[in-house]
This record gives sequence, C-alpha cells and structure tokens, in this order.
Amino acid sequence: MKVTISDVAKLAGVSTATVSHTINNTRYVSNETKEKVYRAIAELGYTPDASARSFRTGKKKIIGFIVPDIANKFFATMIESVEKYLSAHGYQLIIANTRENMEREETNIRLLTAGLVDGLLVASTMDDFQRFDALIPAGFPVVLVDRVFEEKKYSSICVSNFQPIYRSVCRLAGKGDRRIGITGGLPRLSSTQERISAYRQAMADCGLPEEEGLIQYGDSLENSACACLDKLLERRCDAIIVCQGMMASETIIYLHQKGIRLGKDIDLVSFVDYDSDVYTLYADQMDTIIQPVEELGEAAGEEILKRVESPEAPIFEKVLTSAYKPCSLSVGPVRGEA
Amino acid sequence: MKVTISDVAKLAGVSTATVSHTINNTRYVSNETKEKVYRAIAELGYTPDASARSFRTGKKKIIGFIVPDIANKFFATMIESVEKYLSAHGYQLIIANTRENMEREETNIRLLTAGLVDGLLVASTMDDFQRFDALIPAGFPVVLVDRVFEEKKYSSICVSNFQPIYRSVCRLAGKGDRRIGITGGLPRLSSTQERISAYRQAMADCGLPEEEGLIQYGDSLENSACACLDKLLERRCDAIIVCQGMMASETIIYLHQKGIRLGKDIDLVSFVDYDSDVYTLYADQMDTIIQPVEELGEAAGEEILKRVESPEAPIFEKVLTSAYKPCSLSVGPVRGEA
DNA sequence: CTGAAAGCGCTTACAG
DNA sequence: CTGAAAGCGCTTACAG
Repeated sequence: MKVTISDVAKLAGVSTATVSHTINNTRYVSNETKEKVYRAIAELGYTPDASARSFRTGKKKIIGFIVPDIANKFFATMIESVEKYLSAHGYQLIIANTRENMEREETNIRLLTAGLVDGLLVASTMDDFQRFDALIPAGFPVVLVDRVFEEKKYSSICVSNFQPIYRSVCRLAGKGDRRIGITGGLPRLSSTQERISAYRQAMADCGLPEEEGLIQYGDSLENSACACLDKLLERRCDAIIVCQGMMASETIIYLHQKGIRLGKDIDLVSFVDYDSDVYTLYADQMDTIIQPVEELGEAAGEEILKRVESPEAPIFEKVLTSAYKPCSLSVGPVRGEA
Repeated sequence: MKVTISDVAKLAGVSTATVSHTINNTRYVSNETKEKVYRAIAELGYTPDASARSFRTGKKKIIGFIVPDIANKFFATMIESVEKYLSAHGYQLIIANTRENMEREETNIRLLTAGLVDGLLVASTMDDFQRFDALIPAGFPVVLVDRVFEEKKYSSICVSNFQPIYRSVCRLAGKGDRRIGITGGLPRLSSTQERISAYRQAMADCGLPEEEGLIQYGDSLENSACACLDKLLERRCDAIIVCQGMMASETIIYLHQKGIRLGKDIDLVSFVDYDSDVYTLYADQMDTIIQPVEELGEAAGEEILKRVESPEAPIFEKVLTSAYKPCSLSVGPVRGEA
C-alpha cells in the first residue's frame, strides 16, 4: 500500500502538519520532533506524493517547452541547456514536438496549459498571433523562444537574425560575387523573414540586382535543401547563403556530389548547428554563422522561472548575437585578381 | 478566478457527477442534460484541471524518459519517435537528461517516480543493477531502452549489438586487414560490452591476433573520438571499427585532417546516427551500421504503455536488428591483389 | 513549539 | 437517468 503523510504522523506520534513542516522546512520544529519524523519516514520508506502536493499548492514544478523539431540539433542543444538550468532550480522540463505543424502546436499548448505545467516556453511555428494568443489562458507564464511575433505581449528570447545575414552579403559582395542566392526556412517564421529582409536590404545597399528566383524557401525540417539548391544553381549563383541550420550539411554534401567546389566554384555562407564538428572540416572553405544556443536556452529558462514566480513582471525581450566565423582562407586572392 | 467543475454544475443546474460523466463519457447522460452541460462549459470557458484529475485518479498520463544525452542524435530521434507514439495514445513525455552521470540518473529516477509519471523509460548509464533496482518503487512500470542489465527483472527494448560488429570484423578480415582497431563508448554500458565482445570473438574466429591497445573506449559523449583514434593510429591499424554513433563524424573529420584516406589508407566501419545525411557522402568509402532508432522508440512506447495498463504483465524483451550497409565500392579489387 | 481541521478540484461508489 | 457525498494526500491558516 501507498505510504502517506498520515502513516508517518501516526508512527512518529505527531500531526501531519508537523510532518509536512519538517519535510519542507516551513516552520520551526524541535530537533527531537524532527528526528522522530525522519525516523518514521525512513522506517516506512515514505516519499511525498508529488501529484497531491502540486494539486494542493497549484505548483507543479514543471515547465513545458513546445519545440518545432526535436531532432534538429539546434533545438536538441537548446533543450539540453534549458533542462540544465531548470533542474538546477528544482524544475522538470516537458517537451512537446510539433514538427512545424500548427495543429500539433495548438493541441500541445491546450494540453500543457490545462494544469500540466507552471509555465510554457514556445518556439512557435505559427504566424497568426491572434490564433496563438487565444490558446494561452490569461496570465499564464509564457516565453517565446527563437521565434517572435510583432505584437509584444509575451517575453521573448531570440537571436539577432539581421546582422549576420547583412554581413554575409557584404562580405560576398566584397569578394566580387554579384549573383548571391539565399535559402531560408519556412517563410512564415519570424526568423526566416528577418533573415530574408536583411538579405534584401544588403543586396540593395551593395548595389546588387535583386531577383525573386535567388530567394528560396524550405520547410525548416530535414531534406528540404536540395530542391532549393537546384533552383539557385539554375540561376548560376556566384554565392549561396544558407540561413537555416538544418540545411547546412545537406548543402555541403549536395554541392560536393555535384562536383561544385566551395570557395572556388561557389562561395558559401551558412548558419550552422551549434557545436557541430562536421563544419570544422570546412572552416577554410566557407563562412559560418554560429548561434549562441546554450545562452539562448539558459536565458529562456531564467525568464520563464522569473515569470512563474511573478507572472506580472514586465515583458522582457532579449536578443542575443550570433558569432560570425569568416572563412579561414578569406585572406587569399579575391576572385578575378589571380 | 479559476473555473471549476462546480461552477459548471451550478450554471447547468446539474450535479458535479453529471458534469464529470458527460465530460469523460463514463456513464449515460441524456442528450438534453449533455447539452446544458456543454453550454455551461462553453460559457464559462471551463477546462478540467489536469492536476486535480491526476491526483484523484492516480494517473498522470505522463511517461518519463531518462536519456543519457539528449544532444546525441540517436536519442533525439528516439525521443521524437517515442513522443509520437505516446501522444497518439493520449500521453505526454517528460525528458530527463543525465549526460552519462550516475548521480543525475539517480536523482531523476527518484524525482520522476515520486508521483510525476505513470511509467519510466530508461536508457541507463549505470552498471550496478542493485543500485538501479533500489531506485524503482515496487511494481513501478519500467522499460529499459537500448541498454540492459544481466538481471532480467525489467522489460527491455534494445538492438542486437553482436551481429553487426562480428560481421564488420569478418568483412575487414576478408579484405585482408589484420590489425583491426575498435573504439567504443563507456566501458560500463551493456551496449559497449556486447560490441567489444563481438569484436573479440570475431577476431579470434578469424584467426587475427588480439592486442589490448587495439581496443579503445570513449565516454559516449561528444569529442572523445580523437584521443581514441590517436592511440589506434599509433598501433598502425589497417582498419578501424567505430562502434559508437557520436564518434562517427568526428572520426571522419579527424582522419580527413590527418590526410588519411578512407578505403585506401585505412578501412572504416562505423555505427552511424540514424538518418544522418552526412554519411551518404562516404557511402562509397566505408561500411555503415544503421540502428533502427524509430522502431526502437515505437516499441519502447508500446511496451511502457502496456505495463502502465497492466503492471503485472510478463517481462518482455525485444531485440531489434541494425541495418548493415556495406561500402558501395566494396566489389572492387581486394587490397594486395592489384 | 505543535495540532485539529479545512479544503484544493476532481471521480466514483452508493443510492434512488 | 441523476445526485449527495466521501475521499484522494497533501498544505496552511487558525488556534493555543
């Protein structure tokens, strides 16, 4: 049979209140009494029932994280880092995987907010803020991660998407590239939109012609790079910017198989999954943009716990910066000079 | 204020029992009554409190998964597949990440089994069965995944480790390799042990000399491959078997950087993370062993739900088989023949 | 310094 | 066909 707090109280010869208080250190208990309680707990092998406790206090000590694609190393690493922060603060993390599907996101938000978690981290796949907002119970602690909405109703932690892409275009233009193609993730995502608009602005600023066909979109999941690349190659690009981490390795492989040499036949800049050792191989052949995933996760954990403790805290927006790692051979001769 | 079942009952003019039964479809309710209830629910925006419900019923509809390393794509993919199965059956998944640390595993098992989840999936990093067993409350539904103990007390879903490694050695021996090195994960893990013992047996069966220095162990996390490789290369191996998925890409990169050509200077066989597109690049240069991660996850989900429903169900052991993908150029001339 | 008791929001025998 | 009420295992004012 299940051992309850009353069993302990009975055996220790005290009230359940005293047992509860000694366990939780929530009011003074004399040392003798404490000892009796602990002895009884040990003898019975008592463990407080988390589900009763959270029902009673309304606190589950669980945070939910709605993730678009758990097999994407960017998110997997972020989850790891969020989990690390939370567990250090006595919280557990529940993951829900949407695979960039809005209905799945909807279902999961409903489920998790219905008494399962104390707060929610969301890397949303939605583009409609009203629809998203309607799912969140009033006052429920929410932090948007990596992807934001224009409406600033929720706290958010994300990465500056504009700067690295703008810089990429400038660097490529500086090398003499004129036809610069770009592949992004799902067009509806704020991250994709920011990146594409940085591209557009930089192209204009550098005086390079824009062309719709030079912009291609994938689905932010695996195996969408090749179709994009085919279209870009048709357009005879000098350079390609891959602004979606999942596409990076696919791109490298695909170009390799086509016999197109990086840094020679084509210039490449790519967002890269954090910590992915594969790219060190290509450090001398391409520029890489590395997102601060771990900081992102930690900041997200910090902010959601803050909101759980004080739901009325002011909205907070944090924008982190990616590292831009120029091709290690970029000091070589500019094309056309040789 | 929170809307409760009594608010609904009051507004609908029925008892809480009736509200509960119409929500859960758990006894006959007349259509008119149902309609009154649903109208009240809609009007008040009522959502049943999951935490009260699970406290009452003792069922949380949550499964816990203790994972050694969530950033390892093998486990990330498995999580995805478990989560898919569970959510299709109305369950949520909670992840705990141990980073191959026994203390963290202990803490997490204690936490999760104390009323947080209905059942537990564990890819354990422990080698001491007694210690593990002591953490599990009597009768608590547990399924071991990927890694097992000799004691057959719990159900398990894992992959046959013996066969692919045995075959690797035979294939390499058949190519004329004699000095075959192997790198494994943590020595304490059953998966590592099975692989190494398959190697030993195959080496003996093929009449190849064994040598302690040809066996190297990593830590089953990222960045442990290079040290192993250094030691193997010192021993002047003809071939290397990488029997830990995380090490695969590190190995390829490292050999590449050293100017050692796959299939020419050295033969390589490697376990490979599921679905990892990088390896298609090397399909003509190495043998790969691909584990059935998705099936593993699905089978694990199936078994844990079975045990949650009927905890007394007989112990079940499932062993899946990996795909062995021989190097696509292996039909070429055997070394020494040319 | 500690206890008696209410109550969190549900579900579910029991009763009619 | 439906209701009154007990009770799941805790925590926490209230009281002394």
